[in-house]
Amino acid sequence: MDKPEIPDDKAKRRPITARQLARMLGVSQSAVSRAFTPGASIAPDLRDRIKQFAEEVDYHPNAIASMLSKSRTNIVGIVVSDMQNPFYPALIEKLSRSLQRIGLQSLLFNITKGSNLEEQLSALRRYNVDAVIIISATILSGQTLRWATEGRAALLINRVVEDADLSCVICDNVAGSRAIADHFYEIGRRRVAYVSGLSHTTTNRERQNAFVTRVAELGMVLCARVDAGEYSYEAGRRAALEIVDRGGADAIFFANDILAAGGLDALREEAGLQVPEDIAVAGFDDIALASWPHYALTTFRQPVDEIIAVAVGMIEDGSCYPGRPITIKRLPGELIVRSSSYRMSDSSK
Amino acid sequence: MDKPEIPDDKAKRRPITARQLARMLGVSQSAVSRAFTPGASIAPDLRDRIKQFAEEVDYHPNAIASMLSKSRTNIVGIVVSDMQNPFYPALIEKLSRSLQRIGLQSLLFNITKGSNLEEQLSALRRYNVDAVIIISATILSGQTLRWATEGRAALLINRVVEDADLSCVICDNVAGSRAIADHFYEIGRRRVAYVSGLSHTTTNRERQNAFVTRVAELGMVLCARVDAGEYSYEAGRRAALEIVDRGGADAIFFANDILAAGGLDALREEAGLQVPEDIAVAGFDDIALASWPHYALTTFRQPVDEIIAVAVGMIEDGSCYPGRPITIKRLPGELIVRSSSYRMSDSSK
DNA sequence: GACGTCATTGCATACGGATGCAAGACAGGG
DNA sequence: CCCTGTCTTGCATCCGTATGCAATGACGTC
Repeated sequence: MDKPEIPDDKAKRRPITARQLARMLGVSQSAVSRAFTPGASIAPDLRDRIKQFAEEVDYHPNAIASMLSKSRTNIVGIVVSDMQNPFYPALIEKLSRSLQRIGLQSLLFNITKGSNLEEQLSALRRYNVDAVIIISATILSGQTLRWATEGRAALLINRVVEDADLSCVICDNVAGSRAIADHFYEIGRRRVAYVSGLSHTTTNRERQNAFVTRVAELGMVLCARVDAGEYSYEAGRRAALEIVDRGGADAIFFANDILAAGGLDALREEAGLQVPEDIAVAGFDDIALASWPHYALTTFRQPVDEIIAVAVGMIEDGSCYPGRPITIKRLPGELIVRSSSYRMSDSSK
Repeated sequence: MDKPEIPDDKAKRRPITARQLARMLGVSQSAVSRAFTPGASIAPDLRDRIKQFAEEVDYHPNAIASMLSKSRTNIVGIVVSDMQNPFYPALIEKLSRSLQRIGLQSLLFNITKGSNLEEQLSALRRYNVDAVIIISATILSGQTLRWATEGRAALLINRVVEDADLSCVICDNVAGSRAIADHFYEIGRRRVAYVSGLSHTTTNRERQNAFVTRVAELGMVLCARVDAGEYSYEAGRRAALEIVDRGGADAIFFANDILAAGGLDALREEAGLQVPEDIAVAGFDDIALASWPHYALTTFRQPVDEIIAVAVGMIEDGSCYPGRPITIKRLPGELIVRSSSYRMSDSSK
């Protein structure tokens, strides 16, 4: 553990410090600090002189030292666990970009089911991140979450954890699932099925309950409800085949797009069914793949940009800092009808 | 910019420090520091006593302060730009996991084509990351790279930049592309086409040159070479249709799997061709989608785990620190034959 | 019993920048 | 010309941990 990982060759010269810069310029270190602090009390021409000279000698303020004295890191910890579903990488990418835009860096915490969470999350505390954004609450208990985020801004995206007193930003799963049910009804389907991913996640529970309820309200028959066990293509495939085996369904709502993709392929290529003629398929999320012509997946689009905007906004304005009342933002999504459920009767070109 | 982002409510009590802990325990702050430093000179029972008490009062060493005094952050900057291709999120996830396993955190730098790179990358220097792993060299010049990584360990994954004096770990694109060419030859194809993503990237150049060269060696005809302009499904789709328009090809090698997926769907569903009977398709990477039954994509599998292992190893043993001779590791991949190019003549079940 | 060795421990200071406070500079008003 | 208020600037200290060095004590040896 104590290898000479950093070779102390001649090449190991430290970067220039504010003090050195100050001495060279005949000013105080405070002046240098102020030159790089927006809004600090310093004469404009002095600031310019310092900044210009800094450029010449390639001085960059040391962020670590700044963190220490300001007790502010400008780092947001992003806790993720399930990167199989393309929805999350896409979300994370946009999120980190938005954070960067307001001067925040993203420190990735990739938690694994197997290993000990405490140890992984203790880094969250030691690194003194300003805020924590949890994108995967799948395997985190409210207690763990409370501990990990204690004393700092925290915020869940796309998950709700009841006993954790955390604010969250989430797509309106209920409206989405009801919209799918309504859509199935409108296109004449009456015998529907639901495929869940991980049945205990809040997203799944919300989607499932809302869908099942609406299906009943509309007088449709729920002829199958399959728990795929995970959010993957393969799981969707198996679930679809199981539903076909049981027979009778004329529409399937998959808890997310990646499941739906697997299901769709299985229905067409393994079960030999026509989609949407024999059976309609819908997913949730509207990931990139959903718009590919091959899938043309009817789905409920999560308002990713809005989710991110709201989340970043909450971090920026401090409304998710401890002590503030927690808020749960449910953002509306949009039903996207494609030919996996309903083929427009237009020219087939 | 100076909003009271961190509310200084009563809730804002600072966490306990090593000094406080020390005072409570009647020992010196050094002792506390040593208790948490593996290999430090301290009596085992004192260490235990301190650690136990620390647990009781919920003391966690402040990593920021530690970074400052050790000039070591245990943070690796990961520079990425193109997250459209699922290959990269998958890579990043595994990479960050591996880094975490040896106590390194991943700070994400998501660079965007449009905005000014200098500003984005200056964070790399200010944050004093111990090492930089660049997964996207697409839009970075050697000069920029040299500047951004100056004085710290740096390493390119899946890219080579000639004028940057950086070590890199990369899949053997040449062997891979030759293997694809050989495979096309073996299955009887003689009129092949190549589809590039971004033509100026080194991966593309390597793959293209190797493929074209091998095609010539084998006496096959290269009847089309299309630059798709980006690595996307849609680009692959367009490229495939263009090749069909020109006519004559009986096999297409796409520079990566996501292009191939788009191409494959277009060939089957828009051009009405049989794959692989009329035209064989191959990609590169072996992303998850390639193994989906619908695509069953013949591809050259990048040895992702090995790439990561080697990269992490180089960071761990310091062999990519400045001053060390740069090394270029080319790791062998594996040709994966699936039915997009060659259908096993087995029972169709 | 004296001395060398080694393991522990504390002291003091370094790491690089931020900031409260006071001093100096300067302008305007009386 | 003095007084007061505003703007700049430097000084000193702080942020929390790491670590070289010296001091202390324990132990073994001859």
